[in-house]
Amino acid sequence: MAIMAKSGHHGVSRKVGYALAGSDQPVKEQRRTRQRAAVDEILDETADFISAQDLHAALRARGVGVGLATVYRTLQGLADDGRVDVLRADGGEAVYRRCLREEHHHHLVCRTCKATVEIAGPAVERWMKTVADKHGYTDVSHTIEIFGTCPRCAAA
Amino acid sequence: MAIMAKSGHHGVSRKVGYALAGSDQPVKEQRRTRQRAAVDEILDETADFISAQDLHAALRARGVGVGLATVYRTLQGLADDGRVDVLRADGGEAVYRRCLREEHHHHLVCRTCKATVEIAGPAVERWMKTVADKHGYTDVSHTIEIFGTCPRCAAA
DNA sequence: CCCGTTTTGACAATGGTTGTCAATACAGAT
DNA sequence: ATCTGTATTGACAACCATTGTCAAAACGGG
Repeated sequence: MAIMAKSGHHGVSRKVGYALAGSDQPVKEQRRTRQRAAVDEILDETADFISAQDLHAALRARGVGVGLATVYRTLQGLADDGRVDVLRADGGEAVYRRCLREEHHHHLVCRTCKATVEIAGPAVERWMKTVADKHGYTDVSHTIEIFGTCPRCAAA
Repeated sequence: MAIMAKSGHHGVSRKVGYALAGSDQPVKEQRRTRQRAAVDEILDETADFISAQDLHAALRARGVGVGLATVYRTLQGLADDGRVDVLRADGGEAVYRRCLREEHHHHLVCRTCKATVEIAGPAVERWMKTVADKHGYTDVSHTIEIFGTCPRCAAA
């Protein structure tokens, strides 16, 4: 999967962030504009997560003129509508990817070398739901982060 | 100074990103200084994740003078040494927390009013451990945050 | 085609984080 | 305890992603 940092605008290498788009509110974007269509197009053609800046650059490289602020606004709107997943790359910049309603997973990350293992935990998902229900909470979403030292680093 | 649920999570769910400390070199901090000790102290007394800015403010409030840049550098050093866990809060700011081996409670937070319910989940703790073991990861720690709409807000 | 409303874009403003560099505080040796 | 080479500090500027502003332009229903 690898989202890991592209451009390290910040010196030391930092880590990956993970987050899902969520919620379910109806629509928000109301008008179909050339700019929004353009952003959508790039998103369609891009499998990986892409930052607003990079998306903007991609548009520009393609000869399509769209203001940077507009790209930000569009992406944000899509995120609020749950149409794109958002996560934070190393430097803390937000990166977006068209939402693949696939089942989500969590990560077990090595504190030292950043080696990551994807984890699916249906049991946990269920437990969460149970807990939420017990307290009357609805519309639940969650985040799980597991830190550890991978076997290789533990050996060293 | 609770970080996680703080700002953000307005209406539509945004998310929290996570990130881990990295690097691989042995130790890095070489000298023990008044400033580093102070940062360490705050970290010891703070159970939740705290941002560099907030930590700096805490020091100042305590009458301990430490430069903001120093706080950043110290925290970064600790992160590189794997002595603190780092993750990204909503706004993209980095938040740090002394790495704990065991964690005992999690939070079920209302997206709207921030009402929080503390949750103990021995079953999940066990599951985490199992997963970590299966992949050979040791010295594991984790964070779980559950977001939802509390019954009162759901009614409104 | 008209018109009220939404969107856009260029640019200023924010805010977290890192870079700079002279002054200062460590720690080991003397 | 004093000396001294070097790691560290701090004040402040520099960066950079992101958001706010607001007049001008684009939508789209009537």
